[in-house]
Amino acid sequence: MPELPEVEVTRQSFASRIAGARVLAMHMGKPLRWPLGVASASLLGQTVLRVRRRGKYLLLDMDRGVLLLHLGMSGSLNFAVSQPPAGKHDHMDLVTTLGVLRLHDPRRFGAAVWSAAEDQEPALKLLGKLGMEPLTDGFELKLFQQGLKKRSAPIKQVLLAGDVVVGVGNIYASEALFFSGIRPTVKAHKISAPRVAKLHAAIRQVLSRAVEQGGSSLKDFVNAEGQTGYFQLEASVYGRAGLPCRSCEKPIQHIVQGQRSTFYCPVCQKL
DNA sequence: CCATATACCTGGCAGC
DNA sequence: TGCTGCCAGGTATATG
Repeated sequence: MPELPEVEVTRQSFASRIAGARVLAMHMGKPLRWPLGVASASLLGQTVLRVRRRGKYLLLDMDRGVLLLHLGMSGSLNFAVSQPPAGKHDHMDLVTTLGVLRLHDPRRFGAAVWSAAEDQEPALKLLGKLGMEPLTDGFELKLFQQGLKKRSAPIKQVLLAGDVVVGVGNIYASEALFFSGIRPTVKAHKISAPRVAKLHAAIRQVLSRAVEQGGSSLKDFVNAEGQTGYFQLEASVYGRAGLPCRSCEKPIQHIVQGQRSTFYCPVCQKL
């Protein structure tokens, strides 16, 4: 379900409400992508200090470690004072003094993983190779240029890989490349400096706008308050194969790169 | 080191 | 109505 904006909107929707909560119980359902890694009982009595985000991971800082949550392709979180009985696709309940944080994830590509510290295993393995955060000052143009210079893979796939910049998923990759006029198939290191600058700005703009709009792109996105119905940001190219480009009217093209769908305008995205 | 393919799992939808 | 095949927001891991 989520690219960076959806994860960030989810974080914002419950971070302040869960802060200070003490864990009363932890229930795990069907297996997720990885096991929790500790007995769920070991979380009892710990306090949720705050909720951060790194890439598409959410980090719940607690007294004796950090609980990493990932929403995979189909996950969503809900935080409420009480929850109805767990349904078929509810695979984690973190019961606290302030409410129950529930992970709903039909495809179970998501995960809840305990780590004693962010710089120890297993957190280190999951977070250690992540690229720059696109919505922070650390996302410097110069560093972005250096990152792309080392890569000969198509730019679309380099963006998705997440080791140069995090958070750009399959939808926003196509969108950002459209706004910067770059063809998704171009090798990353062959993009001119001015184009890289455009892409850098486009990534920030597309992601931050989506965050402002409450997590735009996904049909069935809900934040942790259960609010849906945002969905205001219309895609420029994603999912629009054959439809007229919003800028030049020519039909949007659909191709497959690394087993993922890519959409672009053959006229507006020359190189 | 880098690029690419594979695997994980379920549900929705188009087509017959 | 029901079946089949294809598609879907991610990413660690294996393979070349």
